[in-house]
Amino acid sequence: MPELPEVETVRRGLAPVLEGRRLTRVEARRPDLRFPLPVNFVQQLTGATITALDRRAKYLMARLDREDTLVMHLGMSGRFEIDRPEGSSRPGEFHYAPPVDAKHAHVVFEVEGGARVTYYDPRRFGYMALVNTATLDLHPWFAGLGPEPLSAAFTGACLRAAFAGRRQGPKTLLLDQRIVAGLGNIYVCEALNRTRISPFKPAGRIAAARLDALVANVRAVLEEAIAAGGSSLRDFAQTDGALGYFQHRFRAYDREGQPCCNDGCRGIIARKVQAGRSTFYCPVCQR
DNA sequence: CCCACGACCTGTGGGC
DNA sequence: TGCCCACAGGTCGTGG
Repeated sequence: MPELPEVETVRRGLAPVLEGRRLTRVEARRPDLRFPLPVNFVQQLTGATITALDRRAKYLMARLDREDTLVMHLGMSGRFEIDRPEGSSRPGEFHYAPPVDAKHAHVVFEVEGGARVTYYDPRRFGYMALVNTATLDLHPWFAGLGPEPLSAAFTGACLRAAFAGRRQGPKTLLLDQRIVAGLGNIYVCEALNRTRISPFKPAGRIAAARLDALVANVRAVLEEAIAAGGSSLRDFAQTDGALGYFQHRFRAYDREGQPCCNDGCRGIIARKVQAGRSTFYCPVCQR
C-alpha cells in the first residue's frame, strides 16, 4: 500500500508525538498481524522511550532506549491515527474515544503526555517486530535493500549495473527492493511515464542517458508526492486523518483510457497485467 | 534467470 | 437492491 512517500508522510506525522516520549501503555489487540507479534511485545515496549523515528525503504523504525528497535511495515492497508484524551482525568490516566474502526485497530500505543497512536490494518499484510539495533543492518529485511531513491547513492550508474543483461522490463526491476528501496506500483508507473520508457522494454537495452533521466524522474515524483502528503486511494490518510492529495496528480497510474499527459503525445493510457500487477503506461510515447 | 501463478486477508466498486 | 467477481499501495514462495 503505502509506498515511500506515504510511509514518509506517516513518519513525519508520528515523529512529533513519539520522539523523546515514553510508552506508558501498549496494547496488542490480537496476537498477530502478517506474522505473530514478538513474544513479550507489550512487555518489552512498555516503559521504553522512543528516541527517534526513522524510515528505511517502506519500513518505519522506532529507536528505543533499549537493545531493540521497533520495526513496522504497513503492508497494503496499514495506517496510523493519533488522538488525544478527551475530558478530564487524573494525571497518568486518560480517557479516549473508542477506536474509529475497532475491528481493525490492532495495536495501540499510549505515550507520556497522553497522545494515543493506533495502528489499523484491515488486510493485515503489515507487520511489527523488535530487532536488535546493533545488528539491524544484517537483518534479512534490511541486509539486501538497495539504495534510498532520494539519497545520493541512487544514480544512473546503479541502474546501469542492476539492469545490465536483464531482459525483464524496468517496471518489474524497479519494484525489486534490492535494486532501489521504497518504490511501489504507483511511483514506478509514474516515473516510467515521465521518462517515456516502456515498462516492457528489456532493461539491459535502455541507454545510459535515459537511465539518468529515469533517476531524476523517480526523485521528482517522490518529492512531489511527499510534498503533497502522499496519495490517498482507498484508505491512506495522514496521521491526523487528512487525505494526501497526490492521487490527483497521477499521470499514468489508474488512468486507463485517459489521455497521456506528456507534451506533444496524443496517446491513451493503457493497463496491462505484468508480473501479476497492473501496469499503466502510454503505448505511444513510452518506448 | 524469467515468468506465471498463488498465498496471505479483507474490503470495495463495478457490472449485471 | 443484491450478488459475484475483479481488483487493491506489498512481499514471499513454488514450479515450470
